[in-house]
Amino acid sequence: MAKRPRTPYAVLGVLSMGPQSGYGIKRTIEQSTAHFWSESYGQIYPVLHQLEAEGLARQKGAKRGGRAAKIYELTRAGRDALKAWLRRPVTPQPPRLELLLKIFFGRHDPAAVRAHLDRHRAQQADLNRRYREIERALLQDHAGHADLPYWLATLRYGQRLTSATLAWCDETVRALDEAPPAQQRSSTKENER
Amino acid sequence: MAKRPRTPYAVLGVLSMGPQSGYGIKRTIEQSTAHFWSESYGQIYPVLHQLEAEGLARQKGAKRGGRAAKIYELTRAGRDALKAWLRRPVTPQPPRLELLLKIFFGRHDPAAVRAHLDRHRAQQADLNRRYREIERALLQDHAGHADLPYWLATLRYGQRLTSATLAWCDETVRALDEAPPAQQRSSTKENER
DNA sequence: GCCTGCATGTAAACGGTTACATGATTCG
DNA sequence: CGAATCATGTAACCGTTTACATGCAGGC
Repeated sequence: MAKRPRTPYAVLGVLSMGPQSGYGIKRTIEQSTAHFWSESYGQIYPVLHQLEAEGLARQKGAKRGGRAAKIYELTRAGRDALKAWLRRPVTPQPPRLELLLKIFFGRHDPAAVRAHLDRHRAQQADLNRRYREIERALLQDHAGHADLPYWLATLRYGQRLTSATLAWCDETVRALDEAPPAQQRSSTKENER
Repeated sequence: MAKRPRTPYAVLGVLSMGPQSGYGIKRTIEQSTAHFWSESYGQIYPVLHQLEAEGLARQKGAKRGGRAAKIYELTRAGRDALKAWLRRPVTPQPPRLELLLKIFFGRHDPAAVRAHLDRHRAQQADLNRRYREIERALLQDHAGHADLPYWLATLRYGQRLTSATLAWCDETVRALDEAPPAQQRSSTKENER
């Protein structure tokens, strides 16, 4: 069971918001879904050709302003493919969180753990602030937009997660401060050497 | 700037808990870090050879019971490499969350969004329950273990995150129920056709 | 005799990022 | 004229997963 690519659907999705060039698709993704989805040109351009070959998108003409841009739009089949994907259940992918891996083995260097926690807290606080700004901008510029409730939902996800992470950082710093710092005997088997 | 592999450090880390075979390393990872880190045999065995070639791990002998197992242990250099990695700051990798991508484009099928939310909620509730069990087992079997505070920290991370996700699911279901369901005019440019 | 668990390993495919090559237009 | 921006595209590389091949030992 091979993992199948989701990039085509991301592209289809952006195209469903209106005709776009490959370059524009990249820009749109960067400006809207960046905190939970990103794509590179190395993916977008080949996928665009592939989508065209499959009849899911077609070239609509070119636009000027800088180099000539190929503008793509969804076909009927493309819209159907997007909707079919939208209904398909998501298979959860176990993440790989290097931070947690370092903390898991953190007993070898408690000071390093503390540094990771501090850095992570700062990063997440930053992210949280950025989310708040995005929220303000979204509410202001797109009030009444039919997509807004869905866009807001993804934003709230980020907010909930960063807030929880902040609380976790604080809790963990506290817990590790209180925990007996020196070496203790293992209550299980003695594996250390 | 190429992304450098972290698998060697995961292996080094497991080895720091005691000598292991490749098979055992896989089992250990599955039983302890599975919810934030996983490895496949296709990674572990080559990495073990590579680690040996670099002098970071060495074969300690073989064990019987089924097929003969090659037991590896850390060298002094291996322990140093692990500690150096432990201190290195984590570069945050933007995740790819298919769920959020589907919700972002969810206006095309509000019912599908609701289904995703329900499924996700159930999965996260399940995970949360599993975490609680793990916590009980950890507290019981490893009380006083020097690694325990760090292991618990990674567990709390999972608990905080699933709890936040649960709250987000509920909030989002509510918000989308209340939001005007029918099509509305866009307050920005009219991109729909 | 067969299944299960323990165990090692490799080849191929795959998704994805990075780096590079190229080129047109507009503006200071 | 040069820089920035808009724009398309590809080749190489990389980490990772999946599938497959192989084989020993113990218990039913």
